[in-house]
Amino acid sequence: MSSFKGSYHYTVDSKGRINVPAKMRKNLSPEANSGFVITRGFEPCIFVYPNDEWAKRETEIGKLQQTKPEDRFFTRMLLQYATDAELDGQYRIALPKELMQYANIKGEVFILGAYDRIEVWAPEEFQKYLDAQQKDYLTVASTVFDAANGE
Amino acid sequence: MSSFKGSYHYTVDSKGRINVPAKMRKNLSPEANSGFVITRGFEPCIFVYPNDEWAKRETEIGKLQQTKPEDRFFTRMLLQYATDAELDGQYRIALPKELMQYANIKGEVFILGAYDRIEVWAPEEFQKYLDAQQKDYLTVASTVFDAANGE
DNA sequence: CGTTCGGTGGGTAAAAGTGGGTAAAAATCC
DNA sequence: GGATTTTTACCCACTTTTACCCACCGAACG
Repeated sequence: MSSFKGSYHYTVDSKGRINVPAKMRKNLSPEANSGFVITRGFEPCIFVYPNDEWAKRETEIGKLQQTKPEDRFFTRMLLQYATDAELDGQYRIALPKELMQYANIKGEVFILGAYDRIEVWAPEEFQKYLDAQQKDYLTVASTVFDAANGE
Repeated sequence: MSSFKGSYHYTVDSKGRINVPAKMRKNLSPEANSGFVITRGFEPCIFVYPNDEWAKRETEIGKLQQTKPEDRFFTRMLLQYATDAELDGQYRIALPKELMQYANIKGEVFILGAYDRIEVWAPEEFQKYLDAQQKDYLTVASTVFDAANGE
């Protein structure tokens, strides 16, 4: 099971490629087999799922009730923009142009490990996202860490 | 289960490495396997969790529902600053540059055993922290010990 | 008084991140 | 359908960072 963590400031080259951080590569399950599914994030960012994690998302989608409007919306958001991608010889993946546009990504990216997926943000967009939040690191961390100690 | 205690005044070398105190190494669980997760502290300091302790936090993160905006925010906050680290042949770990900056660590560190984690402070920052506390040690201690005695 | 252990320093080979040329493949256009 | 352009994939090259190794010194210990 992959569990991605950490954040990195990397560059996007002229061909729209980004390096997958070495530490994240080490967390890939062997069954993911260096294959990914890239799709649109819920926020203005790009989600990158290794194949094995994506398989779980598809299972979840299968359980949704397609008669419900919100379930149909969720399904479309995830599937409409989904594309397969593979690492090249230098451990990079190419980001689809439409998604780069959607996420407002130009020359630099903020790569974020988010448990079951890797997120790719334009640095400014991530900052905007943070600014829009009411809670800060201390609040969030306290809640979850207390739970880890059985409280 | 690891239980770290004690405090040490050590140096950070030019490559950003610190020695993990020998007494703390002896307290490591075998299942931690000399692996750590380094992350941001609540105060301006660095938290170092052995793998087995970090796993508890990660279990809590796994319970979050990634379809909920707030849970996604929690996930991002908690994982953004976390990175894996391993002891080198001399029982040292490398501190990430960003966290050193956050904790204001230059050439020397104050290493503190804090039960389930190891804390790394800039000596001046720890002093500042102490000075800023309204309650003195005796007040805190009596509160905690009284609670432990069920009063 | 030699030997081990714990802390510190640093050289060097390997890995990681970045850039770009070129040929195959795909899409587009007479 | 065939030619042209665009896109994609694969390869090679360079620079920086990291990891691994060896080495030193002082303190503790037998």
